[in-house]
Amino acid sequence: MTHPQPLLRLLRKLQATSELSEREVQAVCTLPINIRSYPANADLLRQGDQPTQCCLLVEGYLCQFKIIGSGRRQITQLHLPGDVPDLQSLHLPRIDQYMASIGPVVVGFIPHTALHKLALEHPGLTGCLWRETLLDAAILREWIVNLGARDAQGRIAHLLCEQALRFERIGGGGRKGFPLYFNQSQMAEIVGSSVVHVNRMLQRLRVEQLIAYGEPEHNKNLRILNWEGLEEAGDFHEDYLH
Amino acid sequence: MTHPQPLLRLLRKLQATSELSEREVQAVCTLPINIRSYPANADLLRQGDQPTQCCLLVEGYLCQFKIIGSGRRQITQLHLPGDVPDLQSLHLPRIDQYMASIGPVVVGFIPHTALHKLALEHPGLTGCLWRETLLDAAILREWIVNLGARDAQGRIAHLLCEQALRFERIGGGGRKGFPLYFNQSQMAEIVGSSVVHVNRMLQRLRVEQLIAYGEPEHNKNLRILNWEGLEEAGDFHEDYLH
DNA sequence: CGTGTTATTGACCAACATCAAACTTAGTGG
DNA sequence: CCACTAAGTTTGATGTTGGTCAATAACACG
Repeated sequence: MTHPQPLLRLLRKLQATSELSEREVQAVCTLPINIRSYPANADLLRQGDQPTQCCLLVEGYLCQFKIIGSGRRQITQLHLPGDVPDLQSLHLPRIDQYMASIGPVVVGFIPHTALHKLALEHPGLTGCLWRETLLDAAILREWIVNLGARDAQGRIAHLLCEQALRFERIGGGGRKGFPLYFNQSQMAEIVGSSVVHVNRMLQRLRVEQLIAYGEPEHNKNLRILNWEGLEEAGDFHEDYLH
Repeated sequence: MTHPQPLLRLLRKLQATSELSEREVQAVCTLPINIRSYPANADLLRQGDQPTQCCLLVEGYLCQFKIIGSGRRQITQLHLPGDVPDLQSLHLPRIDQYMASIGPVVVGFIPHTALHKLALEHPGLTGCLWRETLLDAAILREWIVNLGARDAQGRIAHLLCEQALRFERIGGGGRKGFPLYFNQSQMAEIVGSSVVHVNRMLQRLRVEQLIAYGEPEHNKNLRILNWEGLEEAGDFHEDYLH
């Protein structure tokens, strides 16, 4: 009821990169979908799961991560509304990482069978969905560069730039700022460093007048005070977001 | 002439994960392909390129990398014979990283048009190729974990385990060892640390009797003396390789 | 107004980078 | 076959980044 047409989110995303025919639009909008809500920090998928459906994020935020032997968590992907985080499960049956909510979420499950049928009947849509997984991969590559080649401050600046532009696409944020939906401890699990250090680097970005955060009057959004400066600090180039 | 049927490499790879019909096998084997050789350290693709063909690696080794503002290089992917490193260009026209040879290579170029036609006429093969890009993405995710959560020794051990198993699949190596086709400076660009430190960590792995390398009598292959030990040192779990 | 979570601070220490040099190996041309 | 060169590997010394531990402060929520 609060989500009259969750599939519109998916449709809009696909249309962002390709023209869809009337027939294809119809096919997407009539996909069977099963809406569900989860509280914060709920595991939606675990390593080894073999789901028979894909998950469309409708409201809220999801992350995917792995846990290594030492118990340390590394977040590998972040997802905003409209994403299908586990689209890969269509062709790789066994899940190799956790998927969990950050804050409360609303998701819609779409059966694999329906998606396979869609792909078979609409080859154009197959390419569209394939492209979505390739866009994810482009972000993964950039994260590798971020973790491997930049220092902590640069990693954080880069992450903030990326999130800003991803919000710009779906609305709700942009180069001026966006809702900071993860906390500093989660940010540390993204950029591969310690909470303490993340905190210090954020403060540095703040002293350098690049960002502002934690302001009750701005509803705790992260504000970007100097976009070009933040880009430079994070050596950020948006081309990888295609 | 020295490569009577380069497409067989691709075929064998696709068949490793899915049954192909006689018709599909025929379709793959009759793909148009244009063989070319390159010397060591040749750039096959640069950021911003918009290729009209995909590249099948027939002989030798390729890597993909990005260069950041400071001039530092970060290798994002490694490719062995049989891989199609730029399969993504089928749906993401603009290349966002460099692709270069490590040592001399032989590659075969397959036009996008032919691959699109193949996908249209053989939906099963579309899924097959899609899966290949998803397998790459699974490795990317694990590299993120490697860079973000493990220390230098662990990162190197993990990398060696991964390469061993990738060689095991295509032949030419395995859990006992494999050809060490990258040097320590390139290894540093993979694991995101300095050459000096890579060197010291390799020595540590050697003292711990996990590996041996640089032995002329073994043709400079990397030898793995203790597979379980190396797995443990790198916190390696092969499931992500599917 | 407690109580648990998150943010912040300081002190100390380990991992790793950087620099510079020596050494080893492989390849090249005479 | 040897001298020469370039590339790669190894070593030592030194400095910096960022981790860990522990305590305090600021919020958020019931």
